[in-house]
Amino acid sequence: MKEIAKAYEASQFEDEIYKKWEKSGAFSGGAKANSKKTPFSIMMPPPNATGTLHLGHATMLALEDTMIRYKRMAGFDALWIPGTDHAAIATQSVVEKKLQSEGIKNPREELGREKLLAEIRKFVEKSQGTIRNQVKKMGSSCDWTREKYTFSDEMNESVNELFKMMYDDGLIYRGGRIVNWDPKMQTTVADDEIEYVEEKAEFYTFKYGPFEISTSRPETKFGDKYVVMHPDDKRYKKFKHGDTFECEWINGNITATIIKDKAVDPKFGTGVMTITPWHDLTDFEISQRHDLDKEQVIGYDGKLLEIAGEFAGMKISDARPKIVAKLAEKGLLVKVDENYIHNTAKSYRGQGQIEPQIMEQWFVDVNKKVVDWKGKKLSVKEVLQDTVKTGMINIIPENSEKIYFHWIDNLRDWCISRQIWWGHRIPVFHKNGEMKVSVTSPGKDWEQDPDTLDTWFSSGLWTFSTLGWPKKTEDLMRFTPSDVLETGYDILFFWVARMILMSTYALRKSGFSEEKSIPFKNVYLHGLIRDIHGKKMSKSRPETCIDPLDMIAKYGTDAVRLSLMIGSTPGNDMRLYEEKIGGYRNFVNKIWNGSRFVMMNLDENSSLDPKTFSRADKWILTRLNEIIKKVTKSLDNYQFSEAGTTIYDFFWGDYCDWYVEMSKVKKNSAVLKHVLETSLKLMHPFMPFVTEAVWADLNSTLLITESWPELNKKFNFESESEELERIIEVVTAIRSLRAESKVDATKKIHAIIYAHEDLKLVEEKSEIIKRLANLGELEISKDGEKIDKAISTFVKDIEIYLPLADLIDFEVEKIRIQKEIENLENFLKSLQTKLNNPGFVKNAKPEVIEQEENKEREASQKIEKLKIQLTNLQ
RNA sequence: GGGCAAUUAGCUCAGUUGGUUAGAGCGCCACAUUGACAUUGUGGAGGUCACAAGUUCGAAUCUUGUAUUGCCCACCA
Repeated sequence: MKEIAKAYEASQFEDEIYKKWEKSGAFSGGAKANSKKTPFSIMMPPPNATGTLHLGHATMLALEDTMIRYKRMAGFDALWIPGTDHAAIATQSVVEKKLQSEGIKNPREELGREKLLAEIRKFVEKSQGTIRNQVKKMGSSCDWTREKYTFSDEMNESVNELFKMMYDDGLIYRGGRIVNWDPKMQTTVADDEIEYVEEKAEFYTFKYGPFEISTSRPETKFGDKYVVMHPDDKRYKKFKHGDTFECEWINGNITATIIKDKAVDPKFGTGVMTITPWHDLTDFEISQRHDLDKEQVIGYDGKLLEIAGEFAGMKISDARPKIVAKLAEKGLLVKVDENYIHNTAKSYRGQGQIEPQIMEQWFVDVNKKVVDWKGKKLSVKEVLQDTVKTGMINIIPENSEKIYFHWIDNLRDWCISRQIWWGHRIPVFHKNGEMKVSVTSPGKDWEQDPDTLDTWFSSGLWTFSTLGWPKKTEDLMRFTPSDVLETGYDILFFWVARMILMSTYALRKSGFSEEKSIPFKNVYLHGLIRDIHGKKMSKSRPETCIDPLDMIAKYGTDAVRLSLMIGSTPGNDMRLYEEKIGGYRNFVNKIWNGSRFVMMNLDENSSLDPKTFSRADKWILTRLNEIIKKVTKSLDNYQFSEAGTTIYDFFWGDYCDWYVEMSKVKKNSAVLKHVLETSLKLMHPFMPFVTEAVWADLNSTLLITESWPELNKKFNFESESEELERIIEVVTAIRSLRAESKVDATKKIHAIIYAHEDLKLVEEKSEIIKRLANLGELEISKDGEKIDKAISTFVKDIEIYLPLADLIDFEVEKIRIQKEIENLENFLKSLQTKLNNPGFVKNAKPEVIEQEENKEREASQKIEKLKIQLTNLQ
């Protein structure tokens, strides 16, 4: 006989159970050939191979594992492909910092490309192992035999292949454009990867010929020789477009040209500005429109160039005050506003100050119509819109779709080249000014472009490259499109939209139908996890951070999973705090202890025979059917919080607190076991470890491969349970009465109910009552006599309340019926109004009208019935 | 400036087609506890469902407006 632990120690079970699952092959969905089951697949959003698992990952893993386990039990070939992401900029930045802390001041110069890449590779390999273990810690039932990495050789092949396809289609082009240059990381940064930080800065107004112009960036103004104003601005009517004038400027005289352009806001400042096309997007666009000269002022290293004259070679921060001083000396400084608030652009990754620059970069043209889509040629932008608009892809929560469309409307060409080393190298080769795009190197004397691709370019292929594309593998044919993409709403644009773009383009090109070329059918966006004050958890404030691994060590994986899923609805942020996890740990323990108790009370001879069912048995079985229905429906509708709460309430409130307690008086072992087993199945997707641990003591099979419970029609005893519900109502009334009269006798209320209903049926019970009534006073002082504990407690209450119960019963029933009649009559009235409305009759579908008529009939029948009941009572 | 949301008990949050008396967990108060479980049980207090108007027999739920909070996008020299 095993020693029975008082509490469930998660750490003693979890690793062992995970190994058992892995060994059983349960994770490899659809691995069997010729499977007739319906496929269900999820590609895990790959965590960065840089660090450790955070709460965002934990949430994602918990939700996806719940879906996968549910579908697996429900008879699908459930495939969940795990992987890691090389996260180009983030990883290189981390490793460079690490090397710097080890004394290598400038890793890129000192080590060179190959050696630095080797360092990064070494680092990634190590942290991949860490991530893998942490994913396992969460209980993730993903198929490790199909694990993928965004920077593997196969992935590289897929990326190169796609690049070439897009290039050949003219979708990828090279051009000089304003890009967001990060002088710190020496690379470009995508628009989406920029954060604007509000800063107080000095805002200068200078004299510029006959005008006054304002700027917060005097250091860019050296080359400014165009002065721009709105064409309709009356103040400057006398100046004509194209007019020139001489004026004194920073380094001597210049010739300025007047340009009229609508981009200027006449209400801002003086309504006049000078432009710096090389370092500002708006200015660049103006200069493109009027075909103006563009001059570089700031170098890629963030220092001023020759054009700055005496200031050349200086850093911006050093040069700015000196330039202002010089202009002031010349009498050109009009005023300084020191409280000017403006937004400065910072890199989302490295927090470096962004300096717009014109550079030759690679772009994806989002407006070129090259995709064969439903009989037309569409641009990738149009396909992005169509997939969601037509419901081919369903985004949860629904309102995210609006955000998605809004983003697409503002979408510009996507700059895909990056000047860092860690990442997929652009498959472009150069030889003596010649250029060739090729999947593999065209020859020894060809040199590959030094730039790499934006990490989202390769991540965009994730859903189909993980299945083997461009090879038409069995997996690709079977599992595309995947069923759900589950991720945080913060990367809807970064990633989700790009996957749709890449997948539809690549798979249409490979001959897949429109329906088969989308990356996924559903997108489920979870919210961000915040701390108890609703603040974002950030690494810079470690006290706000909750480490999922610490929590797992302390409370167990199941508790962590539940606390991340319950109370979280799609698209909404959720606050997490340790007490919440502790609460769910208590639930895990409740399952363990409840199950222990049931196991100790099992009777092997008992069988599930409706003839032996007491009312309590019928009630719990009916309830169980309701719960199966509700949990299944919630899971099918991605309502994980709802499903989790439902089963939590049922197991703790109905099963443990009511039914198991009742069974201490009178038990049906078979029902006890049946309900426990079914509950374990229902709970398994949410809390796989504890349910599997308990299951192991009940059965020799593995719970993970058991099938999902179905409704058992034989166990629907609604008419009987209705009666029981009524008794519960009576007892509720007793409770409130007891509170009023302050009778100081509390006992488990379910015992009363049980006795109450059974007293009418079982004569032996009244024997017991009599016996105890003979004792006279039933009030027993705390240190009083010892009487038979097995019966005394509940009988005491019954003795006191039973006479009252009948009275209350009568009154409660009367009020209840009256109220119900009233409600039904109102309901009926509203139905009749609706049915008499000619507009409704004319426009509604016939089946809707029929439905309403049925409702009407049912309601009036019920009213009749209730009225008879009421008369009988009076 | 444009857009998206949120506002329900002291705290954190559910509440999906409008329907009996608005729920849970935590916290608080009282009581119980030789029990499978103090990681427990029972009961209680605590809500003008942000505010206002409207639709309806009936509104936390639908409409409009107001307030507050949060987020996203764009960005002006």
